[in-house]
Amino acid sequence: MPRSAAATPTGVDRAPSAPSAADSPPVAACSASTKLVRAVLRGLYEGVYVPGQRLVEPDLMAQYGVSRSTVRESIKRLEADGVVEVLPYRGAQIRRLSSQEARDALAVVELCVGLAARQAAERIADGADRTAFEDAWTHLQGFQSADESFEFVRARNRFYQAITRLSQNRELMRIVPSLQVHMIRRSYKVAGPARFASYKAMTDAILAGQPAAAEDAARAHMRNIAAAIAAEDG
Amino acid sequence: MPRSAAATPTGVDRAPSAPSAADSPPVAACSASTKLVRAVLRGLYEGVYVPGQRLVEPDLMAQYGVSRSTVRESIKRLEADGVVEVLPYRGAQIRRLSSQEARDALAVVELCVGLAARQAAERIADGADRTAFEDAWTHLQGFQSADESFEFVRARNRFYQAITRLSQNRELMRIVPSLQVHMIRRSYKVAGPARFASYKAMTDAILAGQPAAAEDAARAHMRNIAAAIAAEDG
DNA sequence: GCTGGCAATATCGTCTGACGATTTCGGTTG
DNA sequence: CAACCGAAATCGTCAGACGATATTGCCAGC
Repeated sequence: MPRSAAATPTGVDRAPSAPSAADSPPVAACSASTKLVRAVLRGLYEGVYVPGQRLVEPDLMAQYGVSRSTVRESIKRLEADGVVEVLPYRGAQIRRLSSQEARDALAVVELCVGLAARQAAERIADGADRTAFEDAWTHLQGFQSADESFEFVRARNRFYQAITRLSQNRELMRIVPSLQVHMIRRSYKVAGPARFASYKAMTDAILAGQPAAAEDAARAHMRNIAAAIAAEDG
Repeated sequence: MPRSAAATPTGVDRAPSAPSAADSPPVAACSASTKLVRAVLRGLYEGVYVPGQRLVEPDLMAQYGVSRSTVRESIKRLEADGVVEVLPYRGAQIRRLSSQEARDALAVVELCVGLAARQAAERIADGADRTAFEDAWTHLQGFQSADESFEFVRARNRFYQAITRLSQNRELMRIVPSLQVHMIRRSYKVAGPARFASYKAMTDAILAGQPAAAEDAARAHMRNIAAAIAAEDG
């Protein structure tokens, strides 16, 4: 038995198989390494990859039918986004977040999303185009009653991305995506209706062009999530 | 004339030669791609690479004597740190920051360093080991009268890194280095003595274990830098 | 003379195969 | 049973190759 079995405290190791190696419609028309990154991310959402699991280059080559160059490039990107951590000569593994690390990450997210919401509201007040953000919000609302799913998480990411874009702060555009990753497998248990009230308060303040209210709403939302995590397994 | 001459608005293109391809004493004992990343960073400090300049893979291979795998891996890391931006089929170039982008970046840095300073002060109050941070501060003070140099910038980075480590917030440890990069070629003109007073206020508050004061001092410092940049070329 | 199209070139994205370095695992020995 | 040692697994890097894409320079036509 090669590189398997209980390499980690939780006994997590390789996945039995790849999750949808060939993605269906919307995930085409981009480079192979990008597709691999998205496939791994999707696998994360779907539970095929769990924290602590190792990503072994030969396995990924076989599962996704790409060369080692592509695999290594994808792993580098996943590392940059904080999805995996790479140890020299020991490969990559899905990053494991302790509840303390999750709270730390949320503290940073709170600041960054708060800033994004504030600046987005400022741009709205300046007369910036609001349609993209409104679309993202409408789309997110479609999942109000649905289960936590890959599609919901994507809608949520797009919602935050729309806020960040609206803020026109390129540094936030660079950083926020790497922060969202931590919210994939956390905050499952946050009450659905209450959460959407939170989103709505944020959205209303931004669209009303009220920077202070938007920042407050965004930060309150993140604090709620942090509190939920702390209550769940802190 | 291949890929040269005025590929960018400022007419910036390839460098004539590499800056110290073989680094002297302290920068050894690590992977080739890490060395290349540091070499490029050093070149940035030294002005060998300037914003907008293209990083062409064959050139880097020749200048640093490494293979394309290593070059590409290094470029990916530089991209993740926001040092270069990569366009599909058009290679990487040193990121060019408009004064607006610099202000945006500083706004994010202000929040993150503020959080780091606050949490660092909390850890000090909890009795955490302060020697590493004190060492970094002592080392930074050695450059109080010196010119802005590569060594000073390194000392400053270590100072911020020490604060971040002290905060024990792993998300900040991950993000702050990628934010520091933007401060390489900015804020040259910030008055030396005033700047050190700023550093001292931050340090004193952290070592005194006063979270609120530490955060305020850190954020005030960053706002001063942002104001200096705005005055310089805003 | 200038503009549009086309071929040549430069560069990138990816693939294949290889070798040494380092870690990890399993069996042997005292 | 612990320490040691060799084999396997895996990673870091190198070399060379091919098609894909962007850029450039040239030529024809207006």
